[in-house]
Formats: sequence, structure tokens, C-alpha cells
Amino acid sequence: MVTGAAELADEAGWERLTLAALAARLGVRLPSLYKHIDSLDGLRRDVAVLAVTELGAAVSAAAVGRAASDALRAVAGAYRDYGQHHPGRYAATVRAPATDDAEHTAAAGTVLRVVLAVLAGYGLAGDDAIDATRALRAALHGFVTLEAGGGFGMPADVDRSFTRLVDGFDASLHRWADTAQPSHTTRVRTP
Amino acid sequence: MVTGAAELADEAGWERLTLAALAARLGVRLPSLYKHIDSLDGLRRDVAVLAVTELGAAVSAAAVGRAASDALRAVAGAYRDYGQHHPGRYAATVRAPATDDAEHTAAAGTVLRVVLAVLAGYGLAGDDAIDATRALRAALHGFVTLEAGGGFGMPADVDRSFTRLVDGFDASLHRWADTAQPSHTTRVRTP
DNA sequence: GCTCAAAGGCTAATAGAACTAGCTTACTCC
DNA sequence: GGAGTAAGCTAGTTCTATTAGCCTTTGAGC
Repeated sequence: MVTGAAELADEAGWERLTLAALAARLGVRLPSLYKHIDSLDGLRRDVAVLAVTELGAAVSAAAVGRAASDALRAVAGAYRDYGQHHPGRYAATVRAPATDDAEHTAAAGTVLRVVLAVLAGYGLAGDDAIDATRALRAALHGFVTLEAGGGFGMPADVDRSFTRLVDGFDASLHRWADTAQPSHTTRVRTP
Repeated sequence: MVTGAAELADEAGWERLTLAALAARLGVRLPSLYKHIDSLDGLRRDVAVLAVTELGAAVSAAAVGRAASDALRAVAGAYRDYGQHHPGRYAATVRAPATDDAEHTAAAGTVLRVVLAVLAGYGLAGDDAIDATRALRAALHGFVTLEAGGGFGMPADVDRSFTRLVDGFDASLHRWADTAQPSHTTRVRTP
């Protein structure tokens, strides 16, 4: 049910994930869906949880056994890959978890933990790690979104542009770690 | 009409820009809107053109009289500012222009030209400038989107994170320009 | 073997959104 | 003063989400 919705979102687009289309895909009348879901919004939330869980697993798998630059490149590649192959699901991951939705929040935290672990390999921690996490997320998310939305005119060179983006970020992290002062706080925050 | 729709999008959210809400705001019955617009999609396109024009004017104004790092910081600040103050309009700017929509394409090109001009101040041109443009757009767009969507947990430090992101990008551009080989092509492409 | 309850499907009906058709009013321009 | 047009309206259609109420299958427990 949720996987069917996720496939539909990937094929038709996240905003065109409609109960009518899902029912047709499952060979069932629309109201029958309500035996399995609460509402369209509930279904969307379920797809979001599925997607963010998958994304977390993908970047997690990419990071295992690697460190620093190596890990960064692998994680960035896995992130972009997921967005390219699952555009509908990827769009779902953008949705912020409801504050009282523990399952969703936990799933979203996996991606975060992987990124923090990668940054730890550069010697970053505390506020520095938070700033770097935000910057990395922004860069990756922006790139994937613009690419998925056709924001880049020439598809041929996009791979190279992405490599350069990641390499530039890698260099920045190295310099950053070299010059960083010990943080005045090591308390871990939500970035 | 279009400005009313843009205000409504800023207040209620881009995806909640509805003809019923717009008609109510204008003190008019819904069908009367069709004397001024073609369709909801046409209205959205008009709002997108308005937004991308405003955004182009904002970054353009920020860049005038500045160069290199100074210009980068000003443009990045203006970009984020626009996204913060006009979240609905900003979301509209993401929409890619239809290939046969000359007005929309031209308006979107203004932002692009400003960014390319800023990068020229770093000595970047050709493929290097395209890669840098994509990276800068991705970073800015990702940051603004995540910020607007509540993707960052702690609001207090977001300003500092943004400054660091821009400063890091600035440093990367300087290094990049220093080490860049003359490009084998100077043909300007759509990034 | 029968009962019965839960799971999962259905039709019918409601409400809100986009959109169309056809009518009316009022202002402008000759 | 009358034609033309701009801009409003009501009424009605289609599509989507959602609810209510009914029917069938299936598997467990007696």
C-alpha cells in the first residue's frame, strides 16, 4: 500500500500522488483505501517515513568503512543517487516531521547522524559540526532539487558539476577543521 | 490580481494558493477571476514570473557597486532575504519556465546573469563559471528551502550558519580561481 | 461443522475545488 | 443614444477527498 504509493509518487510526481490514481494502480475502488489509511495526508506521512528511512539506509551503507573525504564523496553520491532514482520519494523527505511524531523524527535523525559522523572524521564537532551539517544538507538538497526540477539546462555536464561541488566542500571542510577553534560548547544540538 | 495572489501565497503558502481563497481576498466570486486569468496554472505561472523578476531585481541591486567577495555576500544575503520575506513567491521561483515561455525564461535569466557577473569578479568563466553557478544556486536554494520548511531546529544560530556557508563558498571560489586552467571553451551555456 | 467477528471490498452520498456557459450591468467611444 | 467591451454574477459540471452503511470472505474457536 505504502510502497505502491511511493512508486506512484516516483512515476507521477509527489504532488500528483492522488487517492484516485493509487486506487486505480491497486485495482480497487477509491473508498476501499480507507480500510488501510487514515487520510491522504496520513498516507503522505507514511511515504515520507518510508523515504527518509530508505535514504538513511542508503547514506549509512555508503559511509560504512570510509572516513573523511572518502566518506563525504560516498555519502554525497548516495544522496544524489537516491534523489535521482526516487524523485517522488525524495520530495517526500523534505516534509518536516510533526513534532509529536516520534517514528518520523527518529527516521529523519538517521541521515543526520551519518552526516555528523562523517564530519567527525574531519575533526569537526559542536557548533562547527552543526554549521557544516547545515551547509552540506543545503548544498546536497539544493543540487538534487534543482536537478530533479530540470533547473540545469545541460544534462551532460551535471555529473562534473556535482563532483566539483563535493570536492570544493571537501576542501572547505579540511581548511575549516585546520583553522577551527575548540568549540565553547560540545552540547549536541538539532541542526 | 497577480500581486494579490502573490501576497496570498506568502501568507498561506504556495501550495495553498487557491482560487477560492483569492476570490475571497478580492471580495469577488470565484468564477469572476476567469475574466482576468486563464487558469489556476496560468495564475501560478504569472506569480512565478513576478517573483523571479523581483528576485532578479533584488540580487541585481545588491550586486551593483560591489565585486568578488563583497558582491557574493551581498547577493547571497539578498537572495536569502527574499526567500525569508516572501516564502510563497520564493517557492514559485523554483518552477522551471516552460520552454516556449520567453517572458518567464528571460526573467529567470536575470538572476543567472547577476550570479555569472559576480563569479566573473573571481576570474571564473566558461565551464568553471557554470559549475560554480550551479553550486552557488544549489547552496543558496537548499539553505533557503530548508530554512523556510523549518528544517533547522534551532533558529538562533541560523544567521551564523549562513554566514559561514557563504564565507566557505567565497574561500572555495578564490582557491578555485587561483588553480583553474583556462577553459577549453568560453561559450556561454545555460547552467 | 457452525458461528462469528474481523478484514477488506463495494455503492451511494457529501463537500470543496476548478472550470464552463450564459446572462447582466456599466462605462467608453463614436 | 447606441454599439462594444470589461467585469461581475448564478447555475451547473467534473474531479478529488472523505464518510456512512452494506456485503462477502476467511480463519479461529467452540
